[in-house]
Amino acid sequence: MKNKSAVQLLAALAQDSRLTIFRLLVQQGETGLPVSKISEALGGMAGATLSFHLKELSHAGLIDAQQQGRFIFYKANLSQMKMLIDFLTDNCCQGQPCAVTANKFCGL
Amino acid sequence: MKNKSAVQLLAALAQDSRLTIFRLLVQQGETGLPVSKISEALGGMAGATLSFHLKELSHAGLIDAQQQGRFIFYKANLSQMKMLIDFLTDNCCQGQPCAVTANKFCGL
DNA sequence: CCATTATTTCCATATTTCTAGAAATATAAT
DNA sequence: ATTATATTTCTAGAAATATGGAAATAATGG
Repeated sequence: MKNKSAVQLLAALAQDSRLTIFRLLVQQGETGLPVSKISEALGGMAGATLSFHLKELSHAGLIDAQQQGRFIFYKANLSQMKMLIDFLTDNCCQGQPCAVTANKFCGL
Repeated sequence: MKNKSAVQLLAALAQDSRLTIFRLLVQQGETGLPVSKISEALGGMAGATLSFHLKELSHAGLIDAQQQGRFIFYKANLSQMKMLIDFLTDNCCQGQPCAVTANKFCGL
């Protein structure tokens, strides 16, 4: 992953509503949720605003859309998230075990 | 970790120079680097700009400063990064193993 | 104390992002 | 076909962020 791509992913997540949406979908698993359900979970924000945020997430590749009847289901793209995490923790502490996180952290 | 805090961390990282700085420091380990060295690594950006970005990262708690003689050393705060990652992957796929990432991903 | 080096704050400008109303598009039900 | 539901695009104003020059602050050495 390149720095520029990672910035795009981070920017997509660095907004209150979008982060909430993304985590909701991460927890939701493969099926995902239709826009209307996401809207509910977000306290009924204006449709235009929600659509804008979904587009941002989707354009960054963090979520995927799938038409299903009259609804569009969105689900999290976990491999993108994994790539981002790997990028952030890449060669952490030059590979030495980190003081802070013992075994779990380095070499995620 | 709360949504708002996570957004602050993500926003701090969602910028080209800052992401580069942070990853540099993650790789650098406990000692960290003085501003002058970071400046070099960033291709000699304007001091004011670098200082601005360091302040953003530092204010978000992603890096820590320590005076050392005439220099100020900055180092990455790994526990903050870990909390962010945990927050993102929290209850991923309702705890079921993810199709995409086999064993490594869920329950980081 | 004065000069030098290291880093930050102040400021103005340029750019990007967020929000939601109104209109447009797509799918399905009758 | 017509109507209702679901979602997106267009638009523009308000708010937040990025950049760098110039001046200010902090620490050290002579």
